[in-house]
Amino acid sequence: MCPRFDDDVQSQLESSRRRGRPRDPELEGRVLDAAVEEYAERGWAGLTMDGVARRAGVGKSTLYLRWPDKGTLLAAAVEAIATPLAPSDTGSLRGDLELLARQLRAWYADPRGWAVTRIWIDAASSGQQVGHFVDVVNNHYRPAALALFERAVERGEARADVPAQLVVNSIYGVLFMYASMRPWDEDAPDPDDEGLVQELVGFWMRGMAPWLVNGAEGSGTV
Amino acid sequence: MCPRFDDDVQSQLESSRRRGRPRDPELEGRVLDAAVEEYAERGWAGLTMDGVARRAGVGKSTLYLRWPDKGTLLAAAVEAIATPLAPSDTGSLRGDLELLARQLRAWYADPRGWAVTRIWIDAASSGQQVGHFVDVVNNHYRPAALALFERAVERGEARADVPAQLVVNSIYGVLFMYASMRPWDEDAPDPDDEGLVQELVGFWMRGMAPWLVNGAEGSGTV
Amino acid sequence: MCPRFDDDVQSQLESSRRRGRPRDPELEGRVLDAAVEEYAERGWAGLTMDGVARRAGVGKSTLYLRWPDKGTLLAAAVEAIATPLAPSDTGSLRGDLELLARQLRAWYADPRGWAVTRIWIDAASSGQQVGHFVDVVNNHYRPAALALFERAVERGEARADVPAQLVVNSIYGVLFMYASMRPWDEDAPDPDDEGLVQELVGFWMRGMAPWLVNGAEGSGTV
Amino acid sequence: MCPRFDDDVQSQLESSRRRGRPRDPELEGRVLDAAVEEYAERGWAGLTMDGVARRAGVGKSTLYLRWPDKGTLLAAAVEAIATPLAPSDTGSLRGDLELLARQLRAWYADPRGWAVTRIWIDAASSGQQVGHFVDVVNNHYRPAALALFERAVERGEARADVPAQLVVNSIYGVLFMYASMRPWDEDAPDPDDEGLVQELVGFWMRGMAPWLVNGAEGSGTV
DNA sequence: TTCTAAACGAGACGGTACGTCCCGTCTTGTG
DNA sequence: CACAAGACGGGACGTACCGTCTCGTTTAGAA
Repeated sequence: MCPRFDDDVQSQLESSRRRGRPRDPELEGRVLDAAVEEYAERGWAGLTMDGVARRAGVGKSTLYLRWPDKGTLLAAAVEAIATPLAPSDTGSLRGDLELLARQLRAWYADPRGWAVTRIWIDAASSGQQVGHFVDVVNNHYRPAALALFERAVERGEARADVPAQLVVNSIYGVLFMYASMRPWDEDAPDPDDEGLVQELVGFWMRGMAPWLVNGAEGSGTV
Repeated sequence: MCPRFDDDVQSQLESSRRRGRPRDPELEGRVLDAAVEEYAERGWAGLTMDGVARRAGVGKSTLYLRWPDKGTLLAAAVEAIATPLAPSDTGSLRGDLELLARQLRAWYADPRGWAVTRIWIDAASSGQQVGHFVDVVNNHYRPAALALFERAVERGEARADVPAQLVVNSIYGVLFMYASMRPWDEDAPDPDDEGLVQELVGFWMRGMAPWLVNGAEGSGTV
Repeated sequence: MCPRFDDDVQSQLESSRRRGRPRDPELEGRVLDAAVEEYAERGWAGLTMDGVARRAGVGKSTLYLRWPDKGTLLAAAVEAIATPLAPSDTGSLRGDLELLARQLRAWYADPRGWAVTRIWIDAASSGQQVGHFVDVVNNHYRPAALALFERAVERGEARADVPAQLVVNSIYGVLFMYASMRPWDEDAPDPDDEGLVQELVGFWMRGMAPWLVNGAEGSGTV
Repeated sequence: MCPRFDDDVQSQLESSRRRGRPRDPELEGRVLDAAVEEYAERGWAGLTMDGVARRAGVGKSTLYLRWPDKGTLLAAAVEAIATPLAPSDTGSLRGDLELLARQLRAWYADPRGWAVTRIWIDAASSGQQVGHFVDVVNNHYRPAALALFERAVERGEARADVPAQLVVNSIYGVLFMYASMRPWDEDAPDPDDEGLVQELVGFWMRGMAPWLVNGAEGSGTV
């Protein structure tokens, strides 16, 4: 039904080119851009397949030829948008964590970042067609965060059995909470506040102190 | 237009009973339950006013007589469902945190709890008519969690300036992450696992060690 | 599914008025008129449900609430349009036949008349949902034609066993042939030609001479 | 654009064979058969170019290479199907008429024959691109029927000025009426009934008695 | 008791978007 | 060049819901 997801790379290469008119390669980008623009302008409720088609200069049938429904189209658009977080090596675990925290709060502050999160939640709870979308999140975001700990182990800052998953979930989770409260709760701390970042990183470092080689980090004053 | 919101309590009491047939007192509960059940089963896209009306055995006009639109109805339903988590006093901060973590994972495992979370995300990202809905979450959940820290301060376990907000957000956030991954990531740790709870509580306790009166908790072995 | 056809008169009278908002009584006429106008302007290929809805100032759902599809709607429109042929009593069988022939060719010349015929043919060959439409043709047109012979029998012009069905079919059939050829075959006789009418009536009268009381009609000169 | 209609015979013969791959000669027949079969099964609304292409095992572009649109394809198919009725000489006008009537009712009973009739009606009412299609009907059917009268004149059975057109139209028309009623009107006479054929032929013979040389046919008993 | 006002069920209504289907055009690769 | 395959822009189809409306019915206090 949807060749896009069924085709294996093998068959594509095997027969050189499939018969019939090939798909317009630049069309997908045009549509995905149009979808994101429409979403940005009108929100989810105002996102219309006809609207996307019109903006992209495309027939509605072409949309449904490539994406089975509106949700999938938006997911694909979001996936195309979602550049993975890949905090560069700052030379220390603490520095890497600070960088990740700042990138993450920037990501959540971006409407597109929120859109990704929201679709991900919806997918998770609907339990349908999640397989593919889960990979997006898992493959794009998690490895980048885990790599940070691998570097720390290599550096000799942390023991190999550091509970990276737990810490990564804590990082994503707490920043998600701050971000979700921020838009409307005036009393909530501003995640842009550098002080908050420091506070958080300190909290995480102390939390995983037992696995850190230099145990001095984990205790003492704030 | 919508008596529910326009009427002041005064007039209700003053004239004892307004003329005409009084509102069916149990109808509201029936409708709200039906709304949450429909949402849990079908998601936001599949949530239908006709469906809610049918499930509740109610006319559609009655729905619109009480709630101006679908979003408002769902918000009211969530508010009614969202019973605050109020972990009882176990006698120690560590015990209270363990209890909160267990309650929280049970809440996320419950379809209704998860539904509340989804709606909250949706509301946060749509950025519309959230004002009222925010209060639901903030007023119902946060105080209960913060109370836990107040008790700890009273007991003398923690200093008064313990960053309760930060810890509470960490707790909610990390458990939310585990819950959202669980349905489809087979490798994800089971949040029902008591070991995970212990690990998490340890992580948190160490993280806030500087504010704990008995510093021994914060460092040392896992 | 379609109350319009399922309801028996009984239940309508029995419960006085069905529950819920009653159907707008003048809406049907508005829609049917709009359908015929659109058909007249744009032809079958250009007849659009949205177009009909817009012209009638009606929602598309209302159209589908009353008529299951485009064909049925047009059939209903045509039925509403199709005033039965009821040639008045001219005092003689020959006169009645002449009048019927003239009315019939006028009917076929009218686009609405053709539309009726065409839909009837389509219905006959598709073999679906014909039951109702057949009644339209059979009950509205045939009796009127047969009544003509009943009058002749009463007058004593014809014997009671005159093969009225055969003659009626001949009349409708031959005029249908002339009409169907006329638009594009320039050589075809003009059915408006009074001479043709006379020729035809003569042909029929002679054909049924054996059943006519005054046998002189049936033979002799043209 | 469409070689089939633009090419003159000259160029085809002149260059013996045009360059490139020659047209598959049996392809046209396969497509035309497929078109009529599809039409017979599904009707005009259900007749699909893709469907015809699939059934004929042919690419859609090939269809449009030979026929400019759906209507033209169907017309061509009908023309190919419509083998002229050519009742053989039975030796008498009465015998020829009986044979014609029997052939005609068989033709109408055949789904393909009925399909031709439907298409003809549709074409007549749409009033578009009929010019060519009219020739199909007029040239294929009418001459065959009129030849019957020419033979009668040659035999000396009928005068040369017999209104053959009128009688032919009567024959086609009345049998068409019987055929169109048959599928659903249980009370309608069965056109397979030999008695009906006799009755009809008698009716026609009496009708044209004035032009018959032996006037005895035209009057008397049934 | 009778009257009146409101709540309630049912469901018709105008509107809008959905996802499907088909047309006629186009762009490929293969014979 | 003909042909099969099939992507493409366009547009109508019939379905499903939204939020509004108009009914007839029910339930109570007010007259």
